[in-house]
This record gives sequence, C-alpha cells and structure tokens, in this order.
Amino acid sequence: MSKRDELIQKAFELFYCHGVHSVGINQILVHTGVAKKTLYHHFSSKEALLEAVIAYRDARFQAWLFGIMDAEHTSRGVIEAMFDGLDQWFNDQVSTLMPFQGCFFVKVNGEFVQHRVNQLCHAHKQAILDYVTRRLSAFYPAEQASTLAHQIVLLKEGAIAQAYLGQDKHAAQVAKTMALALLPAA
Amino acid sequence: MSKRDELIQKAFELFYCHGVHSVGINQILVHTGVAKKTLYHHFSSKEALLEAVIAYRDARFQAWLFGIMDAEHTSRGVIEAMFDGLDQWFNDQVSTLMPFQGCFFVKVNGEFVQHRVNQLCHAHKQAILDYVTRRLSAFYPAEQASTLAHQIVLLKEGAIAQAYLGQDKHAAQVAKTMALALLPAA
DNA sequence: GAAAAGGTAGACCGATCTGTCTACTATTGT
DNA sequence: ACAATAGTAGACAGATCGGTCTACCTTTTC
Repeated sequence: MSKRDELIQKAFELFYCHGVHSVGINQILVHTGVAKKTLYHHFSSKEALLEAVIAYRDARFQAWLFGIMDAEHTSRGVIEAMFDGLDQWFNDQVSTLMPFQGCFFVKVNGEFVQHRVNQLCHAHKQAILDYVTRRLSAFYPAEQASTLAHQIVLLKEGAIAQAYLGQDKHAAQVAKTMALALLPAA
Repeated sequence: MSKRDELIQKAFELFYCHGVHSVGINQILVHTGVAKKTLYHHFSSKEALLEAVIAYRDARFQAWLFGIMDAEHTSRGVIEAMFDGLDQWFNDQVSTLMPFQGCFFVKVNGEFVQHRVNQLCHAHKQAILDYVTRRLSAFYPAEQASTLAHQIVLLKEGAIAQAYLGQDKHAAQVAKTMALALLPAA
C-alpha cells in the first residue's frame, strides 16, 4: 500500500472516530510514520486530504452495500439484503468497513457549513438513493419506485442514527420490518 | 436576559451552525460582547459551557415537541402532531427552535467519543423515546407500545437525517405516512 | 456605606494548529 | 547514467487555541 493510501486509510480512521477538527495533521503523521513533507506532497492541504478520505469511504461503502444488494433479484430480496447488511455493520461483522461508529458522512457533514465537503457528503447519500430507486424500478412503475426508495433510505438513515446515538443494536431489524411492510403484497 | 444566558444562547447558535470544535471561545465573546473574565466566571471551561448549551437545547426542544404532542389525546393524534411538528421545524416555521440545521445532539455527539457529552446527547434521545413510549402506553399494551415507540423514533431520526443531509424538505411527511400505517386500524 | 457579586478590556501564557522549508536519501523509468 | 519522483527528520513561522490574570468599574444587598 502506497504512502498516499496509508495516509487516507489512517486519516479516515481518526476522522471517523474523533471528528475532522479534533484530529491534527501531526496526529495522522505519528500514527502512519509518514513525514510531513510526504503528506503535503500528495495533498495540498488538510482539506484536500479530507476530500480524498471522503472519496475513499464513499467507494468502499458503495462497493460493500451495492455488492450485497446486487446479488438479489426480487424486490423483497433487495430490501432484505440491505437491512441485513446494515444489521451486520451495526454489530461489527463487516470487516471491510470499520467498527461501527455511525455514518461518516453525517458526522463530517455536521462539522462544516456551506462548504464543498457538504456537497460531497450529500452526493454520497444521493448515490444510494439513486441506486435504490434504480433497483426498485425493475419491479414497480417509476413513480412508485421513487416513493418507495425515499421511504427506504429514510428507514436506513433512521436505523443508523438509532444504532449509533440511540445505542439500539437492533435498529436494522426494526427498520427491516417496516421496510418489508411497504412492499405491495405480490 | 443575563450575560450567562446570552452566552448560552449565542454559543448554541455558533455550535449548531459550525460545530463545537470549529468555534473558539473568542468568537463567542465577540458575538456576545461579553468579557472573557465573565465567561469564565459563569463557566469553568469551554466544556462546561457546552454542557450548559446541551441542557438549554434539550429543555427547549422537549418543551416544544412535548408541548404539541401533549395537546393530543388519541394515538393517531399524538403521532400526527409529532410529524407535523417536524415538518414545520424542517421548513423553518418554528420560531422557538433555530433555523433547521439538523439535530444538534447528533452533530455534537459526532464530535466526541467516550465522553460525558455523548451521555448527555444519548439522554436527550432516550427522554424522547421514553415520552413516546409513555404516551402510546395509554392506548396499547406495554410491549406493543414499546415496539411502536422504537419504530416511531426511528422514523423521526430518519426524517431529520433526510431533511438535513438528504435535503428533502418533505421527509417529515414521508415519515408521517409510514408512522400512521404502523398504528392498528381501530 | 461597606462588602459582595457581576461586569469590562485586554495583555499574556503555553500549547497546538496548518503549512513551509532545508538538507538529505532511496527508488524508478527511460 | 541521469533525471524525476517519492521518501525521511524535523526546525520553523504565523496564527489561533483555551485559559489566567491585573486593574478597574457598576450594581445590588444587608
């Protein structure tokens, strides 16, 4: 793994756990053993590093989530896979994600206002909404698929919030029950 | 309004908008016109101020939310009032709260880890869960009321997340529809 | 009318922050 | 072989951070 990737990986871990503004550049350097010059060779600023971290997490998260949903080919299967995946994430059974500490994008978004970072975080959520909408469009008319997708991503966000701040490790199952009830009885 | 309350009020506004770690003590002093000595006369540290801010927001938010729900005396009425209230909040029609910028407690919680403020933020969410559970207990058996309450607060958190980061100003209505569908047809 | 409490302005301290820079070394591609 | 690239250690600059302190003023209360 290149020094660049090491920096992104470790910066993500620290940002995810402690928050962006609480973690200094020097902390990242100590934890990686990388020289400061090297960091600023790859990234023009802490903010540039943060953007790379966001892109990294976005790619990882989408690969994981869409990966388990792609394997399903019924509307019920797609939704079940999604919330079963969340349940595994909440209970730290997904090695490719880090130990669950809420949604990285929600956390980062909360530390900035009217900033490019906010657009990137929103784009991540939009990509998931678009994916769910597209998958449901295979089973329902466009308008119904869109409505359902909005409901399901709302349940997903609610489950993440409840699992983290609400400390409810069963939140994914609660959300799953509600999500499946939304699907028309075939 | 006492200087102490002015500090709490303005600190909340700045923390809510920019995040706790992004806002310095000196910024709060400039925006209030209060002397630094006065701040440290009322609060032993920035952290003590933050705890007072959390207590302030907690009291304000609960007074608002429980106020509109207390007026209802049917299960449907209670739930409708809750999500109608959220809808007004998301669309900046609640003067006692500040312009909507997501959940303050979710944001603050995300900036700390294994810290006293995490407990305080969790306590806020727990208080809301307890209130909803208690209100529903008037209409349903204890176990059913508890299950319903968990579902309802999950929908509430999902709505807040979608309204803020998802930029969906209709999220409360989406959640409301799902919430009402959970109630047994009387 | 004296004491106590609450207030102001702002200098100051030590720590930490992001980011720059010098000087040097190792690797790699052509 | 040589130039470009990637790397090291760490001093340094300038700004900002939370927090302390001196010196002085105003209001309230007994």
